[in-house]
Amino acid sequence: MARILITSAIPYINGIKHLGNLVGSQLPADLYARYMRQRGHEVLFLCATDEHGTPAELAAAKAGKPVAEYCAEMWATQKALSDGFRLSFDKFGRSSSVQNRALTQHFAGKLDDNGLIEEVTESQVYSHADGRFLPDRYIEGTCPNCGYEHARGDQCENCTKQLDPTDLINPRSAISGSTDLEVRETKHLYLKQRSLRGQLSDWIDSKTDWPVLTTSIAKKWLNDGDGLQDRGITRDLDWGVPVMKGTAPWPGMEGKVFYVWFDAPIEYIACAKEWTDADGRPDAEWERWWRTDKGADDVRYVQFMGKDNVPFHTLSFPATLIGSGEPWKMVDYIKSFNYLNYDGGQFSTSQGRGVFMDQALEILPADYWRWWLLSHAPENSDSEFTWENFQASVNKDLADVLGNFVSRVTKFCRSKFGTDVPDGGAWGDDEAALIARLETGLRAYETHMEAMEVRKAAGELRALWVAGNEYLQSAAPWAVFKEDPARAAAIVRLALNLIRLYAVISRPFIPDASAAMLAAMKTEDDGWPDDLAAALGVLEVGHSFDVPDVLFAKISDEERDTWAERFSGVRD
RNA sequence: GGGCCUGUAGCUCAAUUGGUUAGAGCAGAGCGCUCAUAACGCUUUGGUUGGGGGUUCAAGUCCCUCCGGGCCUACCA
Repeated sequence: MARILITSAIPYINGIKHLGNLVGSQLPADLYARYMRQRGHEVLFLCATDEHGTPAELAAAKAGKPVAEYCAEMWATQKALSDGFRLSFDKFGRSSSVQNRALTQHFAGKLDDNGLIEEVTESQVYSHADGRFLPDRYIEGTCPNCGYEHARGDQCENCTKQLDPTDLINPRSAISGSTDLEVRETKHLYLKQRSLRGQLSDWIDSKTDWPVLTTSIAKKWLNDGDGLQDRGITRDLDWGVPVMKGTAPWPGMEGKVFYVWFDAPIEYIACAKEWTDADGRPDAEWERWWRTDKGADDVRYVQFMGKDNVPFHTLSFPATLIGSGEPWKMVDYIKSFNYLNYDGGQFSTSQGRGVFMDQALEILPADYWRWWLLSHAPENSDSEFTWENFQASVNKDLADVLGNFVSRVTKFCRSKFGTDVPDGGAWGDDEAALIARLETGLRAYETHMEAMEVRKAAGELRALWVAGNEYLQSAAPWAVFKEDPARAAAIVRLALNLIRLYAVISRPFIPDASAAMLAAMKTEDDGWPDDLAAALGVLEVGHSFDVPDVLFAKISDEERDTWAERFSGVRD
C-alpha cells in the first residue's frame, strides 16, 4: 500500500467557478483520489480557497461587505458546490486560516535566516481616491505606442507592448477611474530566487516523466533572458498574512502583507494542519504527510492544475520549500491541463459566458457533468464544450450504454425469474470470452488511471460497459429461455453481477450512479475486481435485488436548446 | 517582439516517439435482435494528416517556410 498526497490548485475566492476551472484541477484530482482509495492506498486529498489579494478586496467592496465576511460566505458557497460535485477532499481549507498565517510567517522567517530575503525600495502607484496602491494592471491609460485608450499598466492589450504604469498617457485607476494618482516609494521583501536557480534547475531536470507542458514552462522561466528573477513576496494591502519574521515583528514592514502567491501554495501544507486541528489530533498526523524527517519520505505527492499555474508550482513554491532549509515534501508529479472553451469562445467569468458550477447542478446531477468533463478533459490541447456534444455523449454513454444495460438486465430477470438472483445453468464459451475481454480492458483501465490518462481511462471504461451489451446480445437469454431456462438463469446471474462490477469500477467517474447501482443490487461489497471470475460471482443464488429507477434520464432536444440559449450571454 | 503548444473523417479525439493498408466513439447508411430508457449488436461509407518544399529505404511523426488556433512573457490570480 502506497501513501499518496494529492492537491488540487486552490480556487480563488472572488466568485463561483465555471466548468473550465473545475475540469482543470479539482475534478481530475478527485478522480485520481477516488481511484487510489479504492485500490487500497492511503490518500490525503487537500484543497482550499485562495482568499488574499486585490481582487478579493474589490469583490468584497462590490458586494458591500467586509472582506473577511465576504470570504467566509464565498468559502461556504464553494464548499457546498464542491460537495455537490462530490469532490472528495479530506479537507477543504482556507488560505486565510490561522494555520496558514503562522506557517507563511514561519517560512518567511526561515528564508530570512538563510539569507534569501532582500529588502527593496521601489516605486508604486498610489491612488488617493481608492486609498490603496494599485497593481500595474489596475491602472488604465492611453498606450504610448499605439494610442489605444484602455491600455493596462502592465501591457497594452491592443498592440501587446509591455508597459510600465508610468509610460501611460492620462493614467487613471481602473477601479474608480480617478486620475488622482501619485508615485510613492515603498519597501518590499524579495525572495532571492536567483541564488536557488541551480538547485531548482537540477530538480526540474530530474523530473523526466513530467508532461512537456509542465517542464517547458519551468525551463523557460529558469533560462529565459537573465534567467530566474528574484520575486517580490509582499504587498501594500490590508487583507492578507501580516508580514512577520516567524513570530517576531519585521521592522519596517508594519502594515504590509505577504503576496498572495507566496501564501497560497503554503496553504497546501497548512490545510493538512487544519485537517488534523479540526479533530484535535496531534501535529504528527499531518507532518507524516509533509515532513520527510517525520514519515513523509515514502509519500508520493501529485499536484493537479491548469497550465496558467505551472510557474508557481514548479519554481516559486519549490523555492520557498528548498530555501527554508527544512525537510519538506516536494511534489513528485504535476498533472497540468489546458483550457476548456465554451461553444466557440472562452468561458468568461466577467461576461457570465458559459456554465458555472451552481448553474450546472441546478439543471443536471453531478454525474452527468463529471462524465462529460472527465471524458473530454483538455489534456493535450484546449478542448471545447458544446451543448450538442454534451447531449450526444451523455445520452449515448450514460443512458444508452450503461443505464439501459442495468435496466434491461434487472427487468428481464424480474419478468422471468423474479427479483432474486436465479439458480441453475453453468458458464460456457460466451462467459469465457466475456471474462477474457474484461480482463484485458480492466487492466488497461487500471494502467490509464495510474498514469492519470483521464480521457483514455474514460474510453476504456465505456468499452467495458459496451462489452456487457455485446455479451447479452451474444448470449441472448431471452431466446435461450424458451428452450433452456436454466442456461438463461446462468446468463442473467452473471449479468446481475456485471452491474455490481460496473458500479465498483465506475465509481471514480460517477459516484452517485455507482452508489445507486450498489443499492439496487443490495450489496455493500465494493472490493476491486482483481479476480474477475470471482468478482462475477459475488451476488450468489437467492440474493435479492431491486429494479432501480432510470439511472440517467436523457437530455431532450428542447432542454438542450433552452440551456444553450440561457448560458450564451449574461449570467442571470 | 520572444518562447512554447497546437492543426488528423461532418463532430470529439487516437496513432507503441521514424516503420505494414492513419485508427476509435458519435453522427450517416444497411442488416440483425426484441430483454431494455425508440434502447442493444453486427457490417459499412467517409482522410492529398492546414498549404508548399526538404531529409530518409520509409514522414501524421524530423527540418524549412507560409496560413490558422491557443497559452505564457514575472504587479490578476
